[in-house]
Amino acid sequence: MDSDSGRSGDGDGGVLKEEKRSDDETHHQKKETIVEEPPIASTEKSIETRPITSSPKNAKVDDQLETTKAQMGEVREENQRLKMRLNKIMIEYRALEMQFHNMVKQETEKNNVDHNDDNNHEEIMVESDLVSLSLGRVPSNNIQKNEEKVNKVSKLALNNDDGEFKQELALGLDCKFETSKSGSTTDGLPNQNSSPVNSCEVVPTKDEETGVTWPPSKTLNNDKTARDAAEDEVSQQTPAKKARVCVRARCDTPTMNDGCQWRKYGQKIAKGNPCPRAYYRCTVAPSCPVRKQVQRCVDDMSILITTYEGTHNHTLPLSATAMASTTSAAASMLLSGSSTSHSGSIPSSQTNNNLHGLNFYLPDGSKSNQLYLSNPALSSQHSHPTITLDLTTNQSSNPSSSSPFVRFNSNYNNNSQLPRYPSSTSLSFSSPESNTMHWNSFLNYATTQNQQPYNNNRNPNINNLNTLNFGRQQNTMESIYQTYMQKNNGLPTDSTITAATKAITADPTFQSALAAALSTLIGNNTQQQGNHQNQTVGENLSQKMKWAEMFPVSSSSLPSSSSKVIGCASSFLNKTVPVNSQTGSLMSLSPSLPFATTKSASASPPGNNSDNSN
DNA sequence: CGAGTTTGACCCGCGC
DNA sequence: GCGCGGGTCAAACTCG
Repeated sequence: MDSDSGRSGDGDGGVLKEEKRSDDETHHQKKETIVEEPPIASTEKSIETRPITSSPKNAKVDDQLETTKAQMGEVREENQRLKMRLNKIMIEYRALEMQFHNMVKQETEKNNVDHNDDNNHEEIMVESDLVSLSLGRVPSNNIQKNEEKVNKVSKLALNNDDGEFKQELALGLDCKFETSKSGSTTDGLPNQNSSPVNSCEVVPTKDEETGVTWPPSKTLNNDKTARDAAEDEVSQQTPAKKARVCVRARCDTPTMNDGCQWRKYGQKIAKGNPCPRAYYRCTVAPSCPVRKQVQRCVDDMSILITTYEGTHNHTLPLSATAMASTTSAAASMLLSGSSTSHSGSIPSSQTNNNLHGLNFYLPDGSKSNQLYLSNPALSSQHSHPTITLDLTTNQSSNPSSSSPFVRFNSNYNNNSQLPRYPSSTSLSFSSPESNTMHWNSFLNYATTQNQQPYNNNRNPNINNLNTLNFGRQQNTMESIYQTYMQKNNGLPTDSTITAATKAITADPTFQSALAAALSTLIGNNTQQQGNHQNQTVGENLSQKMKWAEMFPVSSSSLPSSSSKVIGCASSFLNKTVPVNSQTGSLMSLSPSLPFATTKSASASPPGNNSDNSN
């Protein structure tokens, strides 16, 4: 598996380190750029000192000089910004550290006082929570070890000035939590040990997700019916608590055409929604465990909510691979991302930075507490970790200027204090402050990168393009930082959420999916460009290097040739890539295909492709 | 006639 | 323990 290959080597810690490294590299590169530029500048200056002639050649040189100067200035500014950011991160990190220590202290005291004897289980849970704030991977059956881990983590954090490390810690939180839970419920999972560095060695998560290490004896019920046995069989491929990928899209047709064949096996009127919920089962393969639920949004009947559950255990039609890989990757990311969720106290400025320019926000800031996400396995059996891809925003109102942005909602119902259907913890590829660059815009940019330079835009953020901004402008970071500082004063802010989103999006699977989506476009574009490819090799290489920076894990999967891309492409891009349907990993590249109904009406009624164009 | 849909019944987990 | 609600089953029905 892609994600495993990326994770198993280093674990999340490794990933984060890699991320950090890439960050540092980015920083370093900028410095290098600065270092490298003076000679150029000096050369230009030497040219400048020459008598200016009116020849076109000199005019060209002058233009170059001006351009170079401007670029130098931009790079210097960027360097200054990075320095400022680093300082802020340091400050934020220290504040967080203090908060964390206080929390640990308070909770420990509280537990010692309130839960001496009779609430051992609860104590363990609380400890798990606490430990989850430090690092995952330590079985909860040893609280002392957990506390040691906390201390260890704290020390590690103390020894690391980079706020990224804080993020690393955070990324390991729920993984640990999950492991603890798993250990408590299943007497330990065989794979739960991992290298100490791998804060997000999500093997337990992965095992849960794939069900590989869940022998039937470990399932809850002993009285197995044939149906249960089937469920067990299913559980061999899907997690005990299957992750769900919810796709919200405006769709006039009863179902969304995702290219797969579905058979409706039930319909139910769900409470609170007059629209019936339809249950579909994948019929491509008889034993395919994938199911989906289709329901209209109660608030907006034009929005079709399609929830996918499970992973296909068969090869998919080309038209279905995009959605399948997207959902698979999203689900995989979600479960592994559950291990990356954290207390959400990550400096927001990092978000801007470490999300590789991705901009995320949570519409429901009031629910930021949900970012204390823990293992979905802790949740009730009916609660499923859900990731929502929201394709509805700004789609219908202004199609010309808007494009669907992808919102990731991560639902964890494990918190008993939360409502049964808590508002989602949402991640969105869009900035509320600036819609300057939407998802499609970015993708368009990505696809056009090989065609033409973005020289029409002198915006540093774009000129420096390799820093790809998803609808975020530079100054936004400042405001978020301020909000974060407010949080440090006790007020939860969006920075909490963005921090968690960072953790999730830092997950290699997510990155893989994202990179796949992007590289799919690039790949397709490259294919389409054909002859232009050779002309833009340098650009491609440069871009790929940047991709590698931006998606450290997935970038390793990025092929050297644009003709192959990762298969986790989003279906919403109308690009399909054959994938191993179970892993969502790339197998080969196929021409882009729109979602095509294979035959069954259940697959989707004709005209559903409008979903994608919405 | 086979595949898919409809729909009431049933199962199961959760909260009170 | 009971009711509620989500999810699934399966017989009846529809359609090509």
